[in-house]
Amino acid sequence: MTSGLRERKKHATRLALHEAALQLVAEHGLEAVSVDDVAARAGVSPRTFFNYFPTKDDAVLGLDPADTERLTAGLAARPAGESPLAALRAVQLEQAAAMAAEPEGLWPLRLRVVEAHPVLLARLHATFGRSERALVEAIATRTGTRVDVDGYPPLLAAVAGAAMRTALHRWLRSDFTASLPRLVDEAWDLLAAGLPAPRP
Amino acid sequence: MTSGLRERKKHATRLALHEAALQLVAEHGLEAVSVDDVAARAGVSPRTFFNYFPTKDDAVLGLDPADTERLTAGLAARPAGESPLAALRAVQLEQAAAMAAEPEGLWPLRLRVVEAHPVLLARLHATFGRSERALVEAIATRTGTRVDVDGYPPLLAAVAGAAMRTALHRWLRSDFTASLPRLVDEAWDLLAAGLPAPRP
DNA sequence: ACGCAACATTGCACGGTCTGCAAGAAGGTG
DNA sequence: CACCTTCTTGCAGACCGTGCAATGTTGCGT
Repeated sequence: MTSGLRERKKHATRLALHEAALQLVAEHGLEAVSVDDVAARAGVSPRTFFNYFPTKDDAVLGLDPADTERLTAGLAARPAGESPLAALRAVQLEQAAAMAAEPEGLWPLRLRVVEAHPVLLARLHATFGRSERALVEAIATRTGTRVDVDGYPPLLAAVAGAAMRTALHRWLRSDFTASLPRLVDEAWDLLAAGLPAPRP
Repeated sequence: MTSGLRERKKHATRLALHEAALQLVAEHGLEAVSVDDVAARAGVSPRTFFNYFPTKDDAVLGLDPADTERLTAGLAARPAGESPLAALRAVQLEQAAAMAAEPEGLWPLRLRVVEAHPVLLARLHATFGRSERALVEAIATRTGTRVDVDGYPPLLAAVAGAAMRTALHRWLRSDFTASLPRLVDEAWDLLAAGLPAPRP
């Protein structure tokens, strides 16, 4: 951990901007909150806002680009003998546990805000999409197939995203009383079984 | 077909704006093209642009909201005995055939532009996401499960989106020489088999 | 053919987003 | 303390997107 005063301050400012944006939007709605409002609450100038986030929406979501690295790193750390499906599932379970355990429950608030403002959903999907591209590479090396020829890696990456998004959505629907890792597990059970029609 | 002069004109203007936006962006890039440019090429005032599309990005993609209806309508038209998986697969095959057969090859151009400007990908996913929500309902009625309780409908809808997006991506990668319906088929084959690891 | 009602187009004004630039403040280093 | 690097800030400006009111066009009944 490089913990100079500078880095700590930057991190603090970034978090302050994110929390300010998230809370203000949760309270007043997306369009009722301007960048100036967010900057004011975070105690920086409006111009500084854009040194940390390229758009207002990004500040509301406050997603860390490092998450993508952590995802692929986690995948690379799985034993080589594991099937791609099992490895990806295990990584997502860790990820889900981490999200559910986050202090101050930022994820519930984030998901509620996204639910209320579908515009943000686009940006969220875009972020997931960036992770997906990285995943495609990681899966391809694991299966030893070439991305250009084989359709398996991109499909599996896309499906993994679908599993996580579905679990997050159900988590929200349960008012965050359900266990997120369990929901992820259930999704992968269905996927591994070939999505058989359920019994009513 | 209600074909009053008024409706035909509106449709023509909408298409003109879409094609203008798509071609200009394909040629000069997304940020180099302003709404004024698009309106000028389409022969309308800048203000009129916003009577047809809420944002510049939407004009570039030019997606028809009616596509979603067609999707769910197609699903409802499938025989009731069919499994959700099979029904969805069949509907997507029709959809894929229609997209590949579109005159003037708008889809290839659209996909190339989206590839070059990932920002648009976000909006595209969002549109697919809107279709997904409608799909969730349609699947739920078909399987007779309640959306709040069962995780199957949202998962299947999300996975369907993943299948289509993967197929489109591979189509683009093949420079549109591959058969889009065939790519869709392959994706569903893998899904129905539970995503087994491929043989290298 | 005429005139009226509905609707589409347009210009104008305005608030908000986001960027480039240059001056100044604060952290880091010898 | 002197110096360099990095972060912050204000300012100017292009572009986006919306509400409103004026103007033009279409459709329809008479």
